[in-house]
Amino acid sequence: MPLEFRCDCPFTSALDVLGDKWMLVIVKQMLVEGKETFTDFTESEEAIATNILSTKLKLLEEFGIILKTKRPNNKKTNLYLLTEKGLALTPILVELAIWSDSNLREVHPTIRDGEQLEFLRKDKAAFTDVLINGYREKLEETPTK
Amino acid sequence: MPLEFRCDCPFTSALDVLGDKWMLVIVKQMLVEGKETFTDFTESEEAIATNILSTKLKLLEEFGIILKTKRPNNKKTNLYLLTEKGLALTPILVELAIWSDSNLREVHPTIRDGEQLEFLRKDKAAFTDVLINGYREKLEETPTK
DNA sequence: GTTTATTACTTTTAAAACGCAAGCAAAAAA
DNA sequence: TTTTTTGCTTGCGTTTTAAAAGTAATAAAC
Repeated sequence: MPLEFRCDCPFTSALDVLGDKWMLVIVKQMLVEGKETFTDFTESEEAIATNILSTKLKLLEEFGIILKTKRPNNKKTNLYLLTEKGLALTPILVELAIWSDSNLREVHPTIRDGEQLEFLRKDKAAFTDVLINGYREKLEETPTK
Repeated sequence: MPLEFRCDCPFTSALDVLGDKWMLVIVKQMLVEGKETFTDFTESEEAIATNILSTKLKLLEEFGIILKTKRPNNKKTNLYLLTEKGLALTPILVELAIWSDSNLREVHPTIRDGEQLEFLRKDKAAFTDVLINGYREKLEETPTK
């Protein structure tokens, strides 16, 4: 099913792809939490339903944001990995977290705080780099078929 | 209706509020296109339905992202204006546009290009500042009830 | 070979989005 | 002052999307 773009606006077009409850959450789980298999995702605290997970993984793959592969020694478990196009979403995720941190605590007091957030507040660019480079290293250490 | 947050993750919580087809599009229309009345929004190229617009404006107001007011001399037309919390969304919108610009053109060739995008590519921080300061000036020139 | 776990798809049910049109109050026009 | 237009808001029926649960396929373990 070919996605329909609402118009030619770059802002809106990004939201045509990413503007829903799950797409960026899945990317976050891969980038920040190191999730990479189907069950990894189903065990997340966000508790995504398996059918929706299936659909969204397919969509992400279609857009070239993730890549579906396997480990050389395991023919069963699929591996889902971020592509460069997916890694390029990091700044968006970072800005979302910053906005939450400073604007959502009054309506959501139990929102997480700690070392990571402190680092993010102190040096956004470094935080972004750590995420991206950390993931790139992981990719190099991951043999795929 | 009180919004349910899925969990305590700052990334996910931002998406609980903003992760849908419309919330950030409406903010963009205000920030980038200067829209401020109900009919302004309905006349947008994204063509939002009136009932959804009504719902989303109410939601945005509930979260303190926008503010609903009137001009002193007009009791009919509502004015919708971004608050500081809303203006703080600018970096997110900017990152979305950057990602579109460099990752969406292959699947969406007619995506807009031009002076604005060139400026954005050249100096992201300056682009962001222009948007925010431009909107702040407009606010000062706008007398409200 | 049989069992079990993992992954993915399908079906069913519920919620949200949408298009359309009616309703209402304020403002502008006649 | 009456009428018409403007600016929203609301309600209803349809379509789309999400959630829950159950089914199928595959491969690993026994």
